[in-house]
Amino acid sequence: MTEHKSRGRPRKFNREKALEQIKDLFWENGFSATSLDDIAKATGINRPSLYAAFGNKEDMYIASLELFAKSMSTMAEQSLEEAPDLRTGLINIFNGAISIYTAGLAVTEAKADANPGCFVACTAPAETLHSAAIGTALQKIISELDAKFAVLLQEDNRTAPTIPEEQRPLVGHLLGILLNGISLRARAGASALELKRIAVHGIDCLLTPQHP
Amino acid sequence: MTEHKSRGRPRKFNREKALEQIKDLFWENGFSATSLDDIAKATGINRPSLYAAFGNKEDMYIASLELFAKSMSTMAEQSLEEAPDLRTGLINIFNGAISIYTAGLAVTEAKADANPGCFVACTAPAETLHSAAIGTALQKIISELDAKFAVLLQEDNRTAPTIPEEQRPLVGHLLGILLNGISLRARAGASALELKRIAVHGIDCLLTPQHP
DNA sequence: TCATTTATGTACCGTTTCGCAAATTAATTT
DNA sequence: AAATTAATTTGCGAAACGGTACATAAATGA
Repeated sequence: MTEHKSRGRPRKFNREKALEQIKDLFWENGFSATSLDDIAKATGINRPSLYAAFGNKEDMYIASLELFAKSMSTMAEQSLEEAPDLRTGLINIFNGAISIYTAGLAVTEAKADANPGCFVACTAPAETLHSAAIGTALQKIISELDAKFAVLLQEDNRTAPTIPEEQRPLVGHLLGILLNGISLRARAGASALELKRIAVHGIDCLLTPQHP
Repeated sequence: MTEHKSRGRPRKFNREKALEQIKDLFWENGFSATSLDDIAKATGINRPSLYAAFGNKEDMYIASLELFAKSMSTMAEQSLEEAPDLRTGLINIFNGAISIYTAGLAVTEAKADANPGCFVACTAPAETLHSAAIGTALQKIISELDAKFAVLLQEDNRTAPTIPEEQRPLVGHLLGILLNGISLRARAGASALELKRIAVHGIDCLLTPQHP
């Protein structure tokens, strides 16, 4: 359905599909350990075409980060629609995330048993000190994650005893921290079942109001 | 004071000091983005001598991980000795960790303002899917961290209303997750003050018993 | 003194890295 | 059909990569 009124030679590959493959490659090996030759081989696109379509390696990586964050965000919104209250909504989000964190990556058959964890939290931090662009991208994605949790607490009118209003941003950060920490454990080998138990207990702790 | 009854030519450098420098380099740029030339230049040791003393690059990295984990562990034990109760002990540990996570790395003057975060949690996960040795090293360090928190909860007889016994391993995991998540936020640019506030609230949430 | 042992310094190996220049191919526009 | 526009292919290139051979230097043991 892609109408190409463009003048010259049409592109041989699907840009979105290629970016999806690139994201999976970076997800598996991180930024520095993934070469452009790896990407070219996996996508079937030569390096010059990759440069023309996506820019340099850093651009490809940051675009992959944002694609991943966006897909996780839509997954979270879908998890919320089905939930009757805040608690089960959060549990749905965490369960959905954990399922992704503990699913085999399609790109490499040999490592299908290893957990990929969160693409952002597990591969971006290593690069922040020598790539300012990746650093700001990470910062942005994380702050948006925390903010979304805080807004969720703010907007919730379904549960009777919610968290005190002044604590909500703080608890938003803590929910983001919980999610990132869980994703790290996933990449380190923890099972989905174990992580889901941990998530439920963590959510319950965070939703319990603190008196002082 | 190092008595060298060893036969051949004595070593020109201090092995522990060199490993400390190697650790700081890996801490800054991660495993893949740190070259042996970088290490040779920073330590003043030639590559053949590095290989003779530490093995290959992966060996150096894993030794650095373990050195870091050990130093964090001793820091934690010192933080506990000064604490009158469990809660302040945990707060001391987290404050000590946050101070390290938000301190400038000595090795590169130019990046003195950037936060290094946790060496293990911020650089090792990126490598786990293509280096099994790094994966198991990460797994071991994380499980030991969680277990230490769980033992801490188990052994604590100072506080009156503690956590139910069957929940203690779970809360141990959650404390480890909290610490790792905080270190990620540090590397992403969060301030020490902000993180310490988050840590206190997180600890209070986790120390509040859950009824079901 | 001389053999032995260990560390160091230089120099190099083959491979891989990112990025690009030039030529080719395939489409649209006139 | 000719001109134009854009994507692909090939292949280059200079640098960096991890790792090692080899000769030299500095200690000990006999």
